[in-house]
Amino acid sequence: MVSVFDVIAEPNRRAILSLLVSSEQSVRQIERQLRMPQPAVSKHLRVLRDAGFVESTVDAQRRLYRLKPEPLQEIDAWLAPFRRFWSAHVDALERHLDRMEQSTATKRKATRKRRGPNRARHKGETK
Amino acid sequence: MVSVFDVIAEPNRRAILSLLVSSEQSVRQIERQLRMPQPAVSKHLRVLRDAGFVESTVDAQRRLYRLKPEPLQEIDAWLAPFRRFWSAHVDALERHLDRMEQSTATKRKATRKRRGPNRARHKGETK
DNA sequence: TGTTAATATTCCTTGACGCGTATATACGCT
DNA sequence: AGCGTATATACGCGTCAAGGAATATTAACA
Repeated sequence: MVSVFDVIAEPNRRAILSLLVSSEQSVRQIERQLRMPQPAVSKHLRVLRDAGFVESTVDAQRRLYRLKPEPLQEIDAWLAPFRRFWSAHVDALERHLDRMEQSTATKRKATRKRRGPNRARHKGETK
Repeated sequence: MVSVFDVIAEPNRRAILSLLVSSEQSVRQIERQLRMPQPAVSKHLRVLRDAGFVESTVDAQRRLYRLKPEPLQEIDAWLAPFRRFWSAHVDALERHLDRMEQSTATKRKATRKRRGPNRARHKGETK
């Protein structure tokens, strides 16, 4: 398992993380809430712990697992540039929609071709 | 390919997305900047488009690919509860660190056991 | 029309990962 | 000591996706 993104690609692991966001849980508790075989839970927790998403505390025979923020923050950080991108494009989208509702005659998506905005500044553009 | 998380699990796809955040790009441009064989680029773009991460515009023989915000926003939305979690724990961490620097004698992490906070309210805790 | 450039698609192989089953380890309790 | 419970690990299997190489498609242009 190489990156934090691989770790959260697995649906069951995301489910486990979502469970832990409320409070720490034992393996058994996770097992029951997610209706998942115990070895599966343990294995996913192993992956999560190796990647730093969770840490465990020994409580008798139980292990209590709790969230650690760092890897999720890493993902959050990766998203940052894109967040800037889409907030910068909300108004552009609005302008686009404005233009659309006055030229509704064009078929667009049907033929999946030529879709106007912000292309005019390119160099060649043959044809 | 099932979820947006699977899509961004692939490093090359993340690289492509990061490229597109600045401006739209042709396949060739992506191919050169990422030093990646052309079929690979096309295949990853196919996955990205099917998942709604990008859309393409035909420009002569070229196809210009650009970002679409929705899937990334979906990921951002999934992160929201965790963001609340870790911001709620920043101050708890600070208190924790305060406690640490006045009891630096204990070895803690070395034996990977019994690690204090918010456990006192549990029932058994035998030993 | 033939050629070249840009992009997409297909086929094959390989490796990784998740799952299920079985087993191991550790602890508490009687 | 023996048993039950909680958790972890090992092993074999099936699947699926990424990579590489070859080929197909489309458009421009001479």
